[in-house]
This record gives sequence, C-alpha cells and structure tokens, in this order.
Amino acid sequence: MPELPEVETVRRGLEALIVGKKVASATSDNPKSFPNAPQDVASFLVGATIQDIHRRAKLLLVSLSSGYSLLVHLKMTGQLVYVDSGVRFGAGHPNDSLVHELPDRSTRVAISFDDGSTLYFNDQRKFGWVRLMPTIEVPNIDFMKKVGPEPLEADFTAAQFAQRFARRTRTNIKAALLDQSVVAGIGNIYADEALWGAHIHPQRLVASLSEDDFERIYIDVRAVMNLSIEKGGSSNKNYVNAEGKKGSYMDFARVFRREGLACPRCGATIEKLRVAGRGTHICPVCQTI
DNA sequence: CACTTGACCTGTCCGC
DNA sequence: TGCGGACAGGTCAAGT
Repeated sequence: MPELPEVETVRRGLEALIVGKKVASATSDNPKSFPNAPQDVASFLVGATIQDIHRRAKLLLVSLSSGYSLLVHLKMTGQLVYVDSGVRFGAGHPNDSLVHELPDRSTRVAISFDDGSTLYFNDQRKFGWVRLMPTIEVPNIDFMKKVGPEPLEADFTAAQFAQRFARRTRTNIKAALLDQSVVAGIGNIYADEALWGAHIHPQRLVASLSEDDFERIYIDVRAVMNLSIEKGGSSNKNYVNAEGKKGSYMDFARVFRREGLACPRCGATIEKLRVAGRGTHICPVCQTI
C-alpha cells in the first residue's frame, strides 16, 4: 500500500487524533503483527500517554511517555484507523458497502484509550508489523542506518538526489528508485508517475542518465508526492487514512493503473510491463529507452 | 558489494 | 458456479 504520501497522511491524521491520549489496553491476535506484545505491552504501553507521531520513509514512529516508542510499518495492506465511539470504518466513502464496524477479520492489533476510543491496526496480508522498543534505541535499528534521505525535505537538492544513485549504476532506474537506501519513501505508484513526468523509460540504465535526466526525475518525484499528500494519498484498494477514508490521488494519476487509456500528454495508449519484478506503466511514445 | 528472484500472506479478478 | 493462476501500493533472505 502505502508509500511516503500515504504514510504521511496517516501520520498527520494520528497527530490530530491521538496525541495526548492515554492507553488503557492493547491486544493482538497475531504474533507476527506485534511480536513483542505479550511481554512489553503491560509494562510500556498500557498507562502511557501518546507524545508525538513522526515518520521516517514509510515507517511511523509513535513516541510514548514511558520512554518507549511504537514503530508501525504498513507494508502492502496495513491500515491504522482511529475509531471514536459511533464512528464507523469507511464512513463517508461513496460506496456504502465499504462501511462496517471495526474490528473486522483483518484487525491484527487494537489499542484502546481511556476515553473509549480505539486505534486499529488492520492488515489483510499480514506483511506489516507493530513493534515496541525504547525510544533511545530507535536511531540504532538497521532500518534507520540504511534508509536514504527524505526526498521532500526543503534542503534536499537535485545534485544530492543524483549523487545518491552513484552506487546503483548497473541496474535500471525503476529498481533504483524503489531502493529505499537510495532515496526514502518512493514506491511503485510514484516511481511510475515520476518517470512519466520526466520522460524517462523505467528500463533505462542508471549509468545512461544525464544530470539533466536526474534533475527532471527529482522535480517529478517531489511534485507527484507533494500533490498526493495534498490529495490525501492514493487509494488503489486497501489504503485509508486514520479516519478510515480513502485518498484521491488516483483521480490525478497519469499512467499508474491506466493501461489501455490515453496518455494525457500525447494521446498514445498507455502500456503495462514488468520491470524490477513490479507491474510498471508507461507511455510508449513519451518514454523511450 | 551490487543485483535478481522468490518468499512472505490473503483476497480478488480473469480465463477456462 | 467452480477452479487455477496471476497479481496486488513492500521489504527480506537467499542466490549469482
């Protein structure tokens, strides 16, 4: 599911909804989804107050007054949905059949607050996870040491962006964009959207790209991600924000999941191929090898 | 090291 | 209507 814009949308929602709340109880039915739940929940989660919500790449970091943090990775189908009394999951979506009560069969973790509200971690495919660990240790985890820079930071330049690819010259640009250690937060949707914007074919070898090519990719990565955050992210299927509502970026997508439709720039028919093991969408006229 | 592929899971869709 | 296979927004652990 969620790439940087979706995780950032969830982060902003949670910031408004749960900061300052005190945890009353927490349950998990699936050890894979919350591995250290049994031993640490009672000691470091229950009774703690939510202090703030940060994001690094696609990872959410919820810091607690106990000195511990809750780390959440949504992977492909994870959702964090806050439910106040009386609010139903999916409410507000045009398709009424999506509206139902939580928890449901994809609920893996439920964290309840002392005001009666609950935060649900739902994850159909069980790839995502929640982990509790001391806040002071967070910067030392492998993820933090390996992950690349945040592409939307104001001081992140086109030259720095291009430099990050120096290590990945023998592969294609799509695989390199998806590599979280190069630049953080880009996933399958925004890789395709940005490469279309930059007129670059996803199978172009990194070594063949010019400074000018990198600058166009840099500009488009930032443009599509900023637009998506503004639109509340992309909802292909599972993604919803912290209030259970879908994002609308897919209404603005130019190539992603638009195979068979017209390229909005030249009118040619958009094609789907497989690059770096992922479904990949291109305009065969605008993007040539 | 850099690179590729398959695995992790559940659900849905598409062709027979 | 049923069944098998491909595929789905992301990482990992293996292999070369």
